[in-house]
Amino acid sequence: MSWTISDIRTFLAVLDAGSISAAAARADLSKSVVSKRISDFEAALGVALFTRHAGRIAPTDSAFALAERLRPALADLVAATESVAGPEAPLRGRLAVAGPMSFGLRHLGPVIAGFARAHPQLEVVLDYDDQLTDLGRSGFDVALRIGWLRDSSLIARRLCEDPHALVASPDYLARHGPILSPADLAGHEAIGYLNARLSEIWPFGPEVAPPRQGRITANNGDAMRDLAIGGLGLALLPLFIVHDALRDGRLVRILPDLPQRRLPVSVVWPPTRPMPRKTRAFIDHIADAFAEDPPWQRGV
Amino acid sequence: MSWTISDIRTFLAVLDAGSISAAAARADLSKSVVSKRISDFEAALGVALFTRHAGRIAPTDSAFALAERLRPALADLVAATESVAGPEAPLRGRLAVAGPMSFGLRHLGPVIAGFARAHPQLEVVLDYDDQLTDLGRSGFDVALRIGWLRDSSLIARRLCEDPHALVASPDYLARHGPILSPADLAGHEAIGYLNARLSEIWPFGPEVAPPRQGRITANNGDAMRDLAIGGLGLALLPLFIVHDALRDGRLVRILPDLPQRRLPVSVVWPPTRPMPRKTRAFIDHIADAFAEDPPWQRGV
DNA sequence: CGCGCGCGTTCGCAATATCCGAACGCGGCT
DNA sequence: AGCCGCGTTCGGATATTGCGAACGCGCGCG
Repeated sequence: MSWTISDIRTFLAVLDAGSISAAAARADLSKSVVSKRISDFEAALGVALFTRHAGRIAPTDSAFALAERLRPALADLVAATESVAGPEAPLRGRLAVAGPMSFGLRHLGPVIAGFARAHPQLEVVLDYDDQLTDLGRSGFDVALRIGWLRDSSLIARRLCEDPHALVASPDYLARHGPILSPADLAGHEAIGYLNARLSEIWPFGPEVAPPRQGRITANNGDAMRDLAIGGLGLALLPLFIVHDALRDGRLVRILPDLPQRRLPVSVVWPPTRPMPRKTRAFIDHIADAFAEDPPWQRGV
Repeated sequence: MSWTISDIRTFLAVLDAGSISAAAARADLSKSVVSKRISDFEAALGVALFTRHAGRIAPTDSAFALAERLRPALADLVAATESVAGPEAPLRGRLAVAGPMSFGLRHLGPVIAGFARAHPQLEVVLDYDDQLTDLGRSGFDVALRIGWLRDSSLIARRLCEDPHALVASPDYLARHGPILSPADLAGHEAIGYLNARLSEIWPFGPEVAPPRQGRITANNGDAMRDLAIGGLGLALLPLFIVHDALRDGRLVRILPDLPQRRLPVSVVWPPTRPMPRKTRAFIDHIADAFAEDPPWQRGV
């Protein structure tokens, strides 16, 4: 019994998704197909990749070790098959784009729709996930990132800058006291962001101490905005998320004149040589799209 | 339409074999299957890999470029899947062994049969071909080589040494005159070896000039021996090929006391890291098998 | 403590893909 | 001119794949 590319892709998908059911849902396959592919793959390799207990699976150490080698090998294979078409040949294959949820939903849709229309034979996959930290996960070609980059192994191109706003609801300030200077921040709590510590994304410089992180956290910017509107604390959020709430008064800006370092919005990709044509095309496309200031920055 | 591992393997096989019919024969598939896989692969990639004319195919430049990238990528994928089994797991997968035709037929059969019996889940492929020069051709894991190695990118382990004999038939010597000293060689012709120039494998050192290469050449040692027996010239051949013909007088040794550098017999493999377990196991096995002098060297 | 839930596995069945052999057209060789 | 070997195409048989239902398991909740 031998393995197939589908077996490998399915294995990596299950590892990423954490369960057969989730991987099946993502791949639009039935659970039985995914389950069988995993079993067949294990039989072909002669090793258990997952342990089974009470209708749950857990990856083995072998699974992680195998994935570590399969991902680049599969990427090379795919890159090889996609490299062979001439420069004028239509783009084909599969381009996976990752990005933050709120940013993606708001600003990437039309841009990527335009790109997909321009390349009808290219399969485009969007995966919006605020927790995304590892471009090495199976199948991603490019990612959008907000903030200063931690992973220096990736190549980055800055698209624009994203100012943040420290906000609170009027109700919150009425109950907890106004904030008239940076020193006043110490007496307040901020709604936490599950995927990054406040100090990591604090844009006002080290001389302004951030408020302490409160007992409320969320893993999504829109959720944090809603919690802030509900009066549960201060929130440091991208302007594009709070723009409307600021305009209609549900939130107010805290210390709006404080100078800040704007957070960059970048597209990043792994340093594959030669660069796949589809990756080049996408990066050029999105750079063009962001060449002028985004709408949420006009008038602020 | 997407491609499969079978498509890739079939493409590389056709490139190696030079025709769909030959590749089909080698793979024990029908011509129509191989033809369809090539067509499907071309459709999936959106590029022509072969040109067709009057029932013949020829590879395009794209085919060579693609193969150059697919071979290592496929090898990485296979290595990854084979790396995952623990050290005590039975060897599985596919081990391809290349070697010279005559040597392989005579001396490798029992050795490799023993190895195959010890590892019942491992598929073993033997490819005896005197012209084999490129271990990079698809699918070879190890090769046996006779002679000094040209390709320093391979790792070699010497198994034994292989003396050669310069021989001729009594009839040839009766017609062309005896050879009493090295200087007499100049007046004679040697049957050529299609895969190596005589000067490349001449074991008697530069101070002994080889005879000139004649109009008769062959690509196989046994064929050269038979041509020598037929009186068509001198032949420089491994002892294991001419051993029996020397014993029964059909050939006689020329200048048998001339000191020579024995040609090494080595097993070679590419420097893959980590070394596949199957490759390690095979090399150890064949080194053990050749640890004592081979039978054709006893009594000479 | 009992029930409902979500998970993964297995099985039978239908749909799809794969493989084979025959037939055909092409150009080269005798 | 006829034969040969090549690659392509097609219809049919076979094998594989994918699906949904049913089941057993342990966990969490009331």
